[in-house]
Amino acid sequence: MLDERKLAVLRAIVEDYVSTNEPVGSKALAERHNLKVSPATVRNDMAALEEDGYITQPHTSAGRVPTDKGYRLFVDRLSQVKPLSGAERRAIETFLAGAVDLDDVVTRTVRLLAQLTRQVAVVQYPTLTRSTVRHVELVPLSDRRVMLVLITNTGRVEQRVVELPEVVEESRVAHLRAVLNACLDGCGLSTVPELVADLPERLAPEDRPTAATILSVLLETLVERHDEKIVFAGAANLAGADFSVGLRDVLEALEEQVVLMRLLGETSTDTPSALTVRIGSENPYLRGTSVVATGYGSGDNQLARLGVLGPTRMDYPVTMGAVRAVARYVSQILAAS
Amino acid sequence: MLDERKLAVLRAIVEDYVSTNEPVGSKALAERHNLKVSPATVRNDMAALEEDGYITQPHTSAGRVPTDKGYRLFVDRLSQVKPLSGAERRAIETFLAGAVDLDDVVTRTVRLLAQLTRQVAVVQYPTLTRSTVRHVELVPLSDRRVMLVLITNTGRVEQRVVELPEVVEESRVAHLRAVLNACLDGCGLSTVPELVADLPERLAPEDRPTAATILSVLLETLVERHDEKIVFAGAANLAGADFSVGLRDVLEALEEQVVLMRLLGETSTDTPSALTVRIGSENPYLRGTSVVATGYGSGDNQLARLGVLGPTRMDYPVTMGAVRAVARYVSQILAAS
DNA sequence: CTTGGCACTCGGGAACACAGAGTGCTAGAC
DNA sequence: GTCTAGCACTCTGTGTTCCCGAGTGCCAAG
Repeated sequence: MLDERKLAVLRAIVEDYVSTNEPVGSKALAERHNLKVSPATVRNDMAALEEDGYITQPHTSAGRVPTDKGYRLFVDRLSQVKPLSGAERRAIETFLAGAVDLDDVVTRTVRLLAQLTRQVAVVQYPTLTRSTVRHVELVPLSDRRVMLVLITNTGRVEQRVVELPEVVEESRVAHLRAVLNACLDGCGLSTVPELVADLPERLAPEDRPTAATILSVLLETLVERHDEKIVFAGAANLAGADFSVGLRDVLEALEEQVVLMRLLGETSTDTPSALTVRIGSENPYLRGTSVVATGYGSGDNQLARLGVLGPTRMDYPVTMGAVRAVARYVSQILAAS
Repeated sequence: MLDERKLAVLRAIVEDYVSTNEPVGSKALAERHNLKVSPATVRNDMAALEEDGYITQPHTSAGRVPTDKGYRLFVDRLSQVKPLSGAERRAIETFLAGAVDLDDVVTRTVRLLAQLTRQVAVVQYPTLTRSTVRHVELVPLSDRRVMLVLITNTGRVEQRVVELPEVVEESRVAHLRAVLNACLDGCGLSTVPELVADLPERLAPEDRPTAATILSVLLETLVERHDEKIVFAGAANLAGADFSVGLRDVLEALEEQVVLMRLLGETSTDTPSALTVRIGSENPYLRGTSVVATGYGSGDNQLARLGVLGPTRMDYPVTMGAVRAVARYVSQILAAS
């Protein structure tokens, strides 16, 4: 059904359309790509491709435009991920190397990715799941409030103010802190809930309500902040692009953490570093846009996801190359720190 | 030159134009606002106003549109800040009261302001200047790296990884931490530089290089992070609006901290809670947009700025009311915590 | 100073024609 | 059977023209 030449035609259509943003006709196609066949033959192939739903024409007597299905075939079988140039790689490396802490790594990454792809970049903060507790700090703010600070080995810091059920002296806070650190230091975050389960019982009765309050906030922090924080950059790149969905909807989605999270999608557990590409209507949350994403993180410490969002009409090979490269470099940086 | 009626005409033009987004003509004006004069008279006034540069006409034989100068006069002399409705106030209060930490306060504030004004909201993080040190923590990450965590009384947490010039044992880190806390606890952030100036000399010689490194990072943190962090929300509200400058430029400015900072402007030291309004070309950094901003923070603890950015054609009284109200509520919340 | 009247200007929409790109189809060539 | 050339057809987008109406500026009278 789809012989070699028809695939070549589809590839040519996608490439031309992506670069010119205009429906591509049979004549131009036969000329620009040396297909060694006449426009008429190309037209026949086009008719077949349209029959199968890979391309479509905006109106009778206009050129053809790839459908989502067409892009899908292109991405799966007709294109190769395009590696970055040496200059680009060096730029990435030096730019990311300058980061001073986790926040900075994430901020730099998302900006970098936006600039490289000229799309909107989205980066999820590394989750706490695989991290371990480096230190727990309790800082008295007033006699009924303490600040709980949780520092992990990945350099992440979580903070929460805890309202205490009763007035607590500083010495008792210090005691609790010591107990907490003795109990949790170096332990994986995922094991924290079980580790603290029986903690109140091991304390003096008068400390239990306070301890319980603090622990509940601690657990809340672990669960809620788990993998919620997501940042984006490069919204300015949306200005030129045209989506089938309104620009307003895209901007709204970007500011909605939950939607962003869904857009990035789940990391497949078996091949976490594989590139995920969702094209147009394949994406149930924001149609008319495409998302190229991947997991990142060091080795067995698969942490989070990053990617870019753009119009369906996107240069997939280049974008995929950039996303993959950035993910690798960030993973390296994180592994080193 | 500008008698009472001419001012009334200008006010009417601004109000009509803001609500309809269409150049307003003499006839419609004389009807809608009961000016008790004929269109011809209004025309004469309009001619005078145009002569003085308060209004202009897009083309011959079209209605008039306010100029930046016209909006300025309107804001300064012809309008009253419009207070929020009771329902809106209650909504603000409950929404802000749910915040769990400083990050959360800022995030909620910026979203709230964006929603209330239907513009882009911009909020600067409270600066550290007036804050005091609550606690300094040094957490060993490896034998040549420690994490420096600075906790302030406003609930802000700054963290930085410090690369040490030599291998340092944990006990020495603990010692340094104790010294640092003894020295800085409760002190104003602005006094930190002088307080630590002679600190290395008071330590054992072998501790001095390490201490110097850590202190330099600490000072860097204070200076660099001083008042740089700015967040925005409501970019989706830009979708409908039309700026004389391109949408792309606005989005780019929003992602550039430095530009945002300049847009918000300086807090005037004598009346920090005054509303600042910059209209169109008055704003050297991003022409074609208006900014309504104010300082916020509790009492003598004037901390930072917040505001909104929108098209020059903006409902100034309502926007000013919202900005002022939100600033007050946030100040309250911050004072209470 | 205000008002009614009047001639004038100009933008924007409707109607129209037209060139050009692109298509589908069919008949002939390889 | 597959490819090619030719041809008639169908659109969109663009340029032109025309006209309506909103709005103006000016003038003379109240």
